[in-house]
Amino acid sequence: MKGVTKLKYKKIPEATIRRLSRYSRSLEEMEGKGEKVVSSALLAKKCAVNAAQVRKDLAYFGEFGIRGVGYYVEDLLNNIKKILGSNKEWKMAVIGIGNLGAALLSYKDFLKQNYTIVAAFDIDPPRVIGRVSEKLGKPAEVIHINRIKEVARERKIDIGVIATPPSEAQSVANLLVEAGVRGILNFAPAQVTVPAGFVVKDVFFTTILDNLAYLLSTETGYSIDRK
Amino acid sequence: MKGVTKLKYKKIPEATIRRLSRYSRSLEEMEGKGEKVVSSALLAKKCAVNAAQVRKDLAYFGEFGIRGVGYYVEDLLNNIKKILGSNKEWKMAVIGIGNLGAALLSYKDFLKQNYTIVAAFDIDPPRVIGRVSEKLGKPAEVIHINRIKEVARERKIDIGVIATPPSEAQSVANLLVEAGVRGILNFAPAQVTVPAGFVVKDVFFTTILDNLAYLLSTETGYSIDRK
DNA sequence: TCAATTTTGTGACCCCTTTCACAAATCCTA
DNA sequence: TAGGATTTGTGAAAGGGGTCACAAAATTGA
Repeated sequence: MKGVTKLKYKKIPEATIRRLSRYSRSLEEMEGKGEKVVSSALLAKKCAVNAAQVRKDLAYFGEFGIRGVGYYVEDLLNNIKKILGSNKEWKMAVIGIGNLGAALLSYKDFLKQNYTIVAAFDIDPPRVIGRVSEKLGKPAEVIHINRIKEVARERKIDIGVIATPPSEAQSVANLLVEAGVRGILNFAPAQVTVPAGFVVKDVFFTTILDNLAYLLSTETGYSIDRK
Repeated sequence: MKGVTKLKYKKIPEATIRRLSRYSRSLEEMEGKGEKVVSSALLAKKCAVNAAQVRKDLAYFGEFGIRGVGYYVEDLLNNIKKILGSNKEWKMAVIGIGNLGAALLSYKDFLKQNYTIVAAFDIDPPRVIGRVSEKLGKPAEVIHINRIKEVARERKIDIGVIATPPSEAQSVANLLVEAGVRGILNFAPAQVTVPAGFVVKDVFFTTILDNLAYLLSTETGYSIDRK
């Protein structure tokens, strides 16, 4: 068994993956500036982490640097993208076109290019189409949730974005699972569980704000969050 | 020195604060259902964590339970809110009214009641007012960024939400610091640094999506994120 | 009142992540 | 070609957070 597939030998910390994403962003910036080589020390500084941390993170996946030199920006960036899977095109669907869902649709061009929203679902399309069209500036297509299985297959949806009220989150997740959508980004502040093989990531604005509020309430002062 | 101020003796893990926010949400639900008492085991189950974890988290701040009984829902909820600072009214300002900023404004009623958006800033208000009004359905007030210092003081703004392009993030952060706004919620995918006494929390959609993509790319399968 | 039951609070252990420190590898210059 | 400088990759140490297991405290029922 050669070192073909990563992650068979060690489990990669979530934190490492988060940092890789950060490195990726920094590297893109550097690449844009035409910089060819970067040291772990410089990359670390740009990302506000420890230099050894940078090297350890990368070491999980291979040897990408040259001793005495550093890392080739372009090469490292490509490798990180390969690791993260962000070289692939990911197709998303937003479910629940209320304020949040509509906001996400209009925000879509802010997302990195390899993530695209290819469908919008709601339980009552006629009711919400006006709102979305207003935002998008054209007659919008909002599909009834009961067609999600068929549409998910047709459009090869990878990620479902739950933007419904919390009470509906679990049943929407169930539909996504049934439809074979393996990734779920959950904006509804509710516990969602899925079977093995599926992945849920929560984005709870209230939790983030509560965190901020806590830090502001304490006299602790200085804190830059890197989560 | 009595046990007046928390956190003088131990540093509280970020993860603990995140979980407190989660407990808070569960407790609110229980309170709504009229439940009077809850055990660490039940609360843990609702929040998908270990029961000992719940007790440890709470133990950082005091003794809120009764052995052999459990925790009084209302009492515990109040205590957690006090700890998090989420019993206070927090006033926010959104800076940068592009797609994202406008989306956040229209999303504002989704936020928990104790967080309210009280101002919107942009470098070119006339240009963006149309867009915001369209979303909010009324003539919107967007203030020029150069008035932020004065307005922040008048309206007692606690938290600044950076929704500008990444290139402007740091300079907006500098303005917020100057204006004495201690909390920053940063949606712009860029490194932002602030002096001691100020707090930055990042919300990078690309990082979250990269994480999801990574998990989907690996054969690891099962994973429910609790970050 | 006392024994059985429940459930908290917490010390001790364990594991994982981060940091440190240095050998190994490469470059550069003379 | 050799010596000095730089920077990676990594074993070892340190630090932190999570889990376990149990004593302490409260309740219940006889």
